Amino acid sequence: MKAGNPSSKRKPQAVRPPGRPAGRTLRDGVLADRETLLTAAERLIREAGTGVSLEAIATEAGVTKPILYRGVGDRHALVYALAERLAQRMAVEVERDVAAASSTEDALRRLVAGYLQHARAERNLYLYVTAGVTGDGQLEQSLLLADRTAQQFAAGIAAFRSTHGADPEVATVWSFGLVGALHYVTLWWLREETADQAVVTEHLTDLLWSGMKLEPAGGPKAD
Amino acid sequence: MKAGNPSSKRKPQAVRPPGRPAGRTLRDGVLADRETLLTAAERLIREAGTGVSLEAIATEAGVTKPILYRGVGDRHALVYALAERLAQRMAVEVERDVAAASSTEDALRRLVAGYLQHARAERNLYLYVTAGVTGDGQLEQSLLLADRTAQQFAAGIAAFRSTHGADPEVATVWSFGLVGALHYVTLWWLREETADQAVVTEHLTDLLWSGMKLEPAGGPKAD
DNA sequence: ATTTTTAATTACTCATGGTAGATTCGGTGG
DNA sequence: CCACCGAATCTACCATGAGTAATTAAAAAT
Repeated sequence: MKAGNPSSKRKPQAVRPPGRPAGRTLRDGVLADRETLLTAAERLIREAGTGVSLEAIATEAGVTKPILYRGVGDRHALVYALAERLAQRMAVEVERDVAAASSTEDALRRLVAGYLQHARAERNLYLYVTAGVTGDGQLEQSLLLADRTAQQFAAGIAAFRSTHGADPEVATVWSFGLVGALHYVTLWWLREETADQAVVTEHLTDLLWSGMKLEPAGGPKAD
Repeated sequence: MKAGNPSSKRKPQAVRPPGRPAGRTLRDGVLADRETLLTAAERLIREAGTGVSLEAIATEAGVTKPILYRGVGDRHALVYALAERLAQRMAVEVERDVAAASSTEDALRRLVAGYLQHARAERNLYLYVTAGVTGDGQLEQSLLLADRTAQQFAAGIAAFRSTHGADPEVATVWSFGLVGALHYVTLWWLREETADQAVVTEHLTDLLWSGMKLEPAGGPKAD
């Protein structure tokens, strides 16, 4: 049509292949919704590891970078969104297991086991999300998954401890401590392929439950 | 040894005079030893934050990038070296406090308090070192400081628990759990400027000592 | 049918990690 | 004494990736 005359083009040096049209093609932003983009990101990270670029993610989603940016924001926002989704899924699955617990200690054990299990199942995604971002928002980033997870614990712990007269801030501290312990043991466990999950679960549960107390009520059961 | 003479710091100019030299000038790799480079890196990170580039670090040290690479290796190696130094310093200071403890629980409390204290004093450096590196060596990186710190705990815990017949792997798991809890609570505390260090210390100590046990020996002491 | 608006692609800028090639200095042999 | 060679260093470059403009085509409006 009218675009056949490039004489007034301002970029004469940029020659693009004749068969490759620039600009708007089909696919009118219909399947570029946030959910689709995030799902594609998860898919690629799962199979290609944590080193994927935003461009690669966009390509995986069948879109280009600006579309990805419009849909989910910058890298920080992407990691945040993925963290929320992963935390949500983990929470649902873990809570289902925890619901069947026979005691509070058993609930903790199921929580630990479920966390380890899910982290390994989603290894790459878990690492991608917890890796954080080096830079300014780093502090925020590191606490991203922790915040999300800790909120859930906080409510439980607060309720759990409310009958004992503890001040509410203890719930927050304990939540982050719990998440940190879980996370670091998980990282170690993901690295050490040899350690048995059941044993690790038992030890970590033991730590969190009875602490370093010299004389636990029932004696140390880890052996 | 470190007859450091940083007063004669030399900044590379962007433009060089016509007959004037690229290539070798004076300074025959004498003050570009590893220690000097690492110290300069620490200095810059402390004052400029965690977002400093390797080029900036090299400039701070009065050298150029290749010299920095020859001295300490790539970014990964730099972070690793800084982590070791920081962990070493923290360990020394904390252990001095712990040595004066009146009981095992008091030792743990002093450990927690010292960790928090030092982390805040070295805030930027602590964040830089614990941030890790996104990419392939990510898992290694995340566990960097943890490894270093956990080894020290492991020995103590192993000895501590050996009289109770626990298997040795429990020491490792507990170490990483302990470090993870410390780290995440520290991150949270560094973000929340409001929380009082003494209170946080008490809560975290409480968690690690008596765990989530329903009935701690003396009731909750967080008041 | 022509113009305007919208939305997508391309292509760029900028910053940074890492490296190679150019360049000079200091010693050593002729 | 002079030239050359090895060693060490600086400049300049490459590669990659985040983020954003400039460009272009399709769809809606007139």
